[in-house]
Amino acid sequence: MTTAPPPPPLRERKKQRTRQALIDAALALFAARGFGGVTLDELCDEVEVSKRTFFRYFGGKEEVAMAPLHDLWRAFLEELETAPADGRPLLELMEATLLAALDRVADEAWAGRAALSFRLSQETSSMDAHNLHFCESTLRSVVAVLHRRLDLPDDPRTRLAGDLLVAAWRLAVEGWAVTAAGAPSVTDLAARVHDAVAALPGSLTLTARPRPGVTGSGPPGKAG
Amino acid sequence: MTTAPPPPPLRERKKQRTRQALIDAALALFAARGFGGVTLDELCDEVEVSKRTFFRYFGGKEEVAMAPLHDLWRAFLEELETAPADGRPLLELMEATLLAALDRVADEAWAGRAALSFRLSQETSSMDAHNLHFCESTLRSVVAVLHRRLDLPDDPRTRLAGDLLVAAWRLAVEGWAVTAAGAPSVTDLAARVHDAVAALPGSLTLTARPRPGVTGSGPPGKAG
DNA sequence: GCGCTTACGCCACCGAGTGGCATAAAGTAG
DNA sequence: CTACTTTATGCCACTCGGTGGCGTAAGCGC
Repeated sequence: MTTAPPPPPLRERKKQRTRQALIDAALALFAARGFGGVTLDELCDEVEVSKRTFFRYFGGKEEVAMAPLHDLWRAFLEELETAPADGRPLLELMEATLLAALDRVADEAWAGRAALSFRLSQETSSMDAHNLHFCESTLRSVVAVLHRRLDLPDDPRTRLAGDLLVAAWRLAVEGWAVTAAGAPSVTDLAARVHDAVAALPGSLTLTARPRPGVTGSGPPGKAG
Repeated sequence: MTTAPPPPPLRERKKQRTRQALIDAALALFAARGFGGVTLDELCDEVEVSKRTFFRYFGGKEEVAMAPLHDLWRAFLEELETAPADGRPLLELMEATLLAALDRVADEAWAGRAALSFRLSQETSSMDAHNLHFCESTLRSVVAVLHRRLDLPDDPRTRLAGDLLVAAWRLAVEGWAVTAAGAPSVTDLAARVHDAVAALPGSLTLTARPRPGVTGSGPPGKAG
């Protein structure tokens, strides 16, 4: 019987509550006064937790602010373990898996937090750097899983495909986080991810003629 | 007579010497004891410069270590201003421009420093994060220049193409920095960049069958 | 030589992040 | 309910990256 509601070691609940409290408080404070305008001491004071404890939950100031995005990628990695691997192109597989992960972890509250996280990361270089690094390092695990589950050649195209997904993801979220300032919708985000991935082939072959009359450098005088 | 060697404001020379001394000392120290094993005070002491002065040259500890790579991208941006923009695909244009920038800034000494920088960044998350962020932020300028000089649509494919280039670049340097530990050759790097860009289309369509016998979840029990 | 600008050094300070140790709370056995 | 173990937390002191302010010396034009 799975009816026995798994008694999550009462202890563990407090930890998760503390963790979530830190995330929520951090996002609220950062949104109000900016990432750099809030000290860890303030944040810890708000949640009534010692700074020492904060660092037992998060690796740094940036990490707590990026937690929602991190959770999604963790889910992505999990989904990847069980994703059906028929003969689809890798990129398609990864897109579908990402969408599945999104569907699993993303409720309405998540959407709000995630959009806020991303907006914050756009105005805070250390957060953006942290985020990029996290994606890239997660990508390593992704490639590892892929190689374990699939019969892939050793060439670097697998890794490249992962970078493509990350690029599309970032593009999608960037648009989403802006427009979704008021009411971020997970459905909208999913659609944007799909569109961004679909735009990838076109970006490879995109060709443009030089602007009429503009041959070299110099002020372009506001493209008409 | 252009033989009059342009007297660079004697003042400026000292600045550039100090800057380069900081870079060289930093790379040497980091290579010897690791990024985290060297304090700024030590570095400044080595170059006989005050810590205050260090921060007038570099934005942080990571920046001095990534200087060689940064210089290349700065050159890339400059080259992009005058790059011939015939009807080639964007990606091809960017690749050629990157190669041109490489040819301009990269001498033998640069190759050694750059390879060291990149190797360092691979074992130091804060450096890698910084590097990624720098690429991404440079990419913004690249897209801006492209839109100014070329008649490009407003859709996000331009940006995507830039991300593709960055992905290929990172892949190329990654391989190069490892093998070129002893004798990093610029020619080799250029070839790797070309190969990586050439591999992009294939990564889009890369397809793989599931591993024979591995169908879904469950501990793979050490695939053997 | 004499001012003017510019870069530098010094010092004091803030805030992020870490290690060590004592302690209180959760869980376990009697 | 008590006693004992485990583990998360709090507190404290400390290191180090990074910044602001101000005095001063080194270019540099006159």
